[in-house]
Amino acid sequence: MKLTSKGRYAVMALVDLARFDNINPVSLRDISLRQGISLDYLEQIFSKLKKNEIVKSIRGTQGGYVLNKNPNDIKLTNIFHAVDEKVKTVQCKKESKKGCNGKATKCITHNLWDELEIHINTFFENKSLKDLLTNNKETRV
Amino acid sequence: MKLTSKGRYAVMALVDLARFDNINPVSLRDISLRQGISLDYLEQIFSKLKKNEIVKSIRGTQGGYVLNKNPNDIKLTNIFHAVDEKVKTVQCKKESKKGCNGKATKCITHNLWDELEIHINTFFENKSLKDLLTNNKETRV
DNA sequence: TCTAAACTTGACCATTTTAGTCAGGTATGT
DNA sequence: ACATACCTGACTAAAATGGTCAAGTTTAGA
Repeated sequence: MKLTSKGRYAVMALVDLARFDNINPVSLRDISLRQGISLDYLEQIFSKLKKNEIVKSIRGTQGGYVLNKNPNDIKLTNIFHAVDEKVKTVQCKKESKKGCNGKATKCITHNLWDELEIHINTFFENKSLKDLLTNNKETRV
Repeated sequence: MKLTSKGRYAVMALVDLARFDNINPVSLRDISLRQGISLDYLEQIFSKLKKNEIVKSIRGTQGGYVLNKNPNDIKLTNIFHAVDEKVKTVQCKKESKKGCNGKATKCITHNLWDELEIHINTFFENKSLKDLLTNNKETRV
């Protein structure tokens, strides 16, 4: 299962973006400074977000990024999928004709992981960027 | 987030164990052969399961492992915890006095990960080894 | 009592993934 | 024209993963 900093950064950056892009495009530099994420790394992440049509880019001076959809329509599933965070619990090779063990059977626990995957994905499908904006203001420790 | 082969192997091995330990202790060698998991690796895993009192060991010829509890009382949470599969989504340092960013605030998405963690853990707390035994027989592909 | 089966422990390691950095671009508003 | 900001691909140090290897100890049974 992969769920690492890259996905977290993507979400953080998009929440940041969603807050400011009403006025102007938001530069990665600003996000970098506000969120404490390396600029170079952000560029990699936004390249993928753009390919997946979650953000639009505006080049040149005063350029930056803006959301390409309504925050309510950007689900966490979309974000993670875009940055290759695979919510995949184990590598039971589904596509292969053989089972997970190289035998002709599914491994004992196969169904369990399927269930878990559904459980987690449901969570992400029901959460949108908007939910994060309204419920999760940056709070003091 | 960590949820890898080690946890999967642990669950597979315990399901295997639960099926056979009514009669005799089950040797790791047998589990290794049946489940296709390296014997040496199983030893590492069972060492941890034993420390966490999930299994008992019986040394010597005809020895092996047996469950230390009723399958109904062994929740997946216990198993994952035992083998250090941390169902922890991101490294927001909770214990530190500082926030996740090194700033004095929680990061924007902090609550999200907390929610997710609870969501996943709930799943695992409600699943016992017994559930796997009854619902998930090894099935043909 | 001897021996083989099975547990026990700890060191070691190749590969892959992660979380970036670096070095060069290209586009465009002013 | 030039500074700002996007764009792209190569590279890499460190950590995690998924093991292997070696050298034991314990004990049932012949």
